[in-house]
Amino acid sequence: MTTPPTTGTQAVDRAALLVATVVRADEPLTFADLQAACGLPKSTTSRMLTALERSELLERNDSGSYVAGPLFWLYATRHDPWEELVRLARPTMDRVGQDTGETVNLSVCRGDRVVQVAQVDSTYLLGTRDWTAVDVPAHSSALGKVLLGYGVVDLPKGELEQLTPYTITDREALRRELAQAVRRGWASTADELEIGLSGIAAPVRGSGGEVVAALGISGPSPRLQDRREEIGRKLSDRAEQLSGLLRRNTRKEGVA
Amino acid sequence: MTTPPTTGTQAVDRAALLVATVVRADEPLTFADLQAACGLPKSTTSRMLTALERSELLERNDSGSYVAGPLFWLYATRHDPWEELVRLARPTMDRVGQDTGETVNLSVCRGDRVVQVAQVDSTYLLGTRDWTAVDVPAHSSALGKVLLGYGVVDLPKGELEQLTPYTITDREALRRELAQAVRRGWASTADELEIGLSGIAAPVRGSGGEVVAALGISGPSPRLQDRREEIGRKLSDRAEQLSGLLRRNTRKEGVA
DNA sequence: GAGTGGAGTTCCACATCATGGAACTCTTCG
DNA sequence: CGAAGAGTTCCATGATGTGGAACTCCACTC
Repeated sequence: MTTPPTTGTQAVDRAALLVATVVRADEPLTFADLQAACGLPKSTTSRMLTALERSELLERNDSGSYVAGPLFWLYATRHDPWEELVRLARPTMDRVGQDTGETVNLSVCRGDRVVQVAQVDSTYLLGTRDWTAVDVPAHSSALGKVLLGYGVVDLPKGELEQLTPYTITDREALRRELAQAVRRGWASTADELEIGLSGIAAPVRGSGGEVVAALGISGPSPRLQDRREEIGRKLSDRAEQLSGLLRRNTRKEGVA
Repeated sequence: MTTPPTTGTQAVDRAALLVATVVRADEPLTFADLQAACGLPKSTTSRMLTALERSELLERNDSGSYVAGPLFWLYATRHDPWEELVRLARPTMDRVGQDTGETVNLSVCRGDRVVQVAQVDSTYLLGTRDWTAVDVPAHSSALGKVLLGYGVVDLPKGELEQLTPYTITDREALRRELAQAVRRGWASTADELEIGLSGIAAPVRGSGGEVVAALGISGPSPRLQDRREEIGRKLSDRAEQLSGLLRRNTRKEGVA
């Protein structure tokens, strides 16, 4: 890491390093943070940051820290990063829908939230409704538990929200629950998000083997009560099939 | 535009120009495209593109053309560009829901598609269902007509899909319809997407005055039939209020 | 299979352009 | 009011990026 084995690109490399540092950090970085992280002299850092800001690759927030610039925002308005995932997952989700008759969901982590990116509706009259983009605390849904268990999302700082008397709010109890879920390959909830609502979910792995999403179903607790094990295993299988698909079809790299 | 009034940043500026060109183009650009677009000598272009690729700011697709690199993708997985819009729009949408009782939707353009980014459900039993992220031809929905009318999305190349006998598939007729919608400030559809389904929508403007989204309702045609005018004007008002909010709250720049 | 042209990479002498230490300018805080 | 911190500007220096030309690698064509 002394001198890159390349030539004629010092300035560009350094500039790119600054941009990459900001984007990967995913939180505003101050001038000093950046200077330290990249190990560049003050004057160089200053000159480059100014140029990058002018070019819209970076931008300063109200407090003067650097964040990803308008070009990144523009890119995000035009590209759905989960498009491919959803496309590849659709057949699997349909099959799960046929298997169980329940509402099927695919969740990923966006920032520090769990979001639903695709859904197949229940065939029953009584079913979970438009779930997409609903913001639900991770520790209270099966999908969330999967993503938590594999470290795709982190628990929020403060108290864990108690949504029903059954919501697990004790961090230690939750840790055990998550560990178990990881061990057996699927997670479940019963009445923890809403009385009467149960969910079961399993991890989906990306091309690098890292967990990128959770595949799950949800429905009325009475209907799922006795099929937990069976559905859990089924989901786990289906999720693994999907993971196989992704391994073959996805772009080279995963998430940082 | 002869010489930028800045100094000591030629390399970075040029590199940034290459990246910006690729991101804004939003389609794979060949080496030659880039060289031409940026007016740089071959050797410089080559050296820089190699460096940018190494830094993950750019990436080459299968056919060797350049596209936005992994850093952009990473950013997109973490940030929802419509988060702010949805947050600001929520109260307005709720109000529209109360006004009309119908399903309320907020749509934007992602790439060349119209996507729903937020929804308030109908209070009626008979209502439009989970609509979010459903892919519907722009010319057959009111929301789509608004975005088409203001040039936020473009019509697809080939034949316009005929979904019902009432779908407008004649480009000239559609052009007139869109012009009228723009003139009066709202668009509507009746049985053009699905028999029995009607929709009404109005444009929402961003901080720069450009149309960035469409606010609309949809419901059974019989229920909307006679209230078209009234709801259209109401929606237009609400959308304008929302636009006012955005003007004050949104980041400096809009869309390219 | 030699011949041609287009597309992109590598080379290298040159001087332009980025470099970074130091001086300078604002703020902030004691 | 003085001192320290944070960031910008200056400028002499030479390392670094530059770009024309030569070169390589295809993909076609006759």
